[in-house]
Amino acid sequence: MPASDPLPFDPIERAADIWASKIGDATTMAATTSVFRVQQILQQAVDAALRPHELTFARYEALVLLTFSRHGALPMSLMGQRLQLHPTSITNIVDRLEGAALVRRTPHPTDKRTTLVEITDAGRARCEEATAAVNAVDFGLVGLGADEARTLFGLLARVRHAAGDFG
Amino acid sequence: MPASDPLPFDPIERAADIWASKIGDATTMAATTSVFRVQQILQQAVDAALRPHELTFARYEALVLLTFSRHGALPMSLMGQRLQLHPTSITNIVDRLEGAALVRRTPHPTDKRTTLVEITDAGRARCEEATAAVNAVDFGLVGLGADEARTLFGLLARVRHAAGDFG
DNA sequence: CGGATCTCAGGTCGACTGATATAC
DNA sequence: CGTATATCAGTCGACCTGAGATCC
Repeated sequence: MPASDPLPFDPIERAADIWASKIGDATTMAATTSVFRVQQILQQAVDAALRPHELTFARYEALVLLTFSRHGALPMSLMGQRLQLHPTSITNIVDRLEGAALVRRTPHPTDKRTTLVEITDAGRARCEEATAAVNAVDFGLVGLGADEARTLFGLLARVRHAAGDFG
Repeated sequence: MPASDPLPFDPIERAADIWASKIGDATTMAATTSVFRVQQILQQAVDAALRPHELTFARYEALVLLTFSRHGALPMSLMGQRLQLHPTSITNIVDRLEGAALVRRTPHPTDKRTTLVEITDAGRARCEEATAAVNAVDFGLVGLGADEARTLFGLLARVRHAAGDFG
């Protein structure tokens, strides 16, 4: 296992202490670095849970979005907006999902520019399995109670809003 | 700019609402998804601020770590522990920094297995420029006051601790 | 010897740029 | 016409696996 032994101290807190003594206020730096590290922790946990189901988190999110839609089908551009992904990333993700027969491309009935992505029965089944898997590990979010998780969501929502994600 | 217009609603909150009505408690899912999205926002902001200085955030972090060390030099393995990076990632990062003459590899005086990474004068200068740049954009962490940023750090520290990052 | 340290080859993944065909 | 949609080609950064050389 390349997962090295845990440090006896918090490396981010230590960096923040030195930063505060040499540069100035370290609050923002510590928070940002923590987001990066926690993202990595969560990503690894979620990807590990999804690997047996041959899904990455990005592809899983796309599947979930489709199951949430009224007719199990959405235009690619709309998926890009909701998942906040680059158009070429959507193309790539749909390519992989279609290759696994979890999704199929169908023409849009009226607008011939757009292609609809429709989830298949196999896609719905895979999505259910995958949801059970990520729920079983609590999306990797360990150490927080429900209230704390809600607080975390609220704080991050403020950042997303201020950054212009939604209005 | 491929940065699409902001949605009129919070896409994560909407997904959480549907999740709650179809699957169950959505607290963890919403928090985890938010971490992913905010990480992306911060990464883009920080990388944009560092691009004129020809640094990525990972390489910048490595530089900062070296300036914080007593003699401006650290073993690669220790850098890996502190920055929580894979050995091959350290090799890659040091390769790039060394290619830009911001860092140099030197042999360890007693242990011939380990190689020390020493920051150069150019590296120190570049690090100062870069620090000014990321500070100028507050590391991309918009929308939060100092108290809120501290709360965020505290919550994320609990996750990192529970995940075994430090003890 | 076992274990640590570093490197290389090769692969995956997502993000991006730039260009293109097609359709509104 | 200009705009929108999706795709393709190619680059990049970060991460990982597996293998190997070197040294403690």
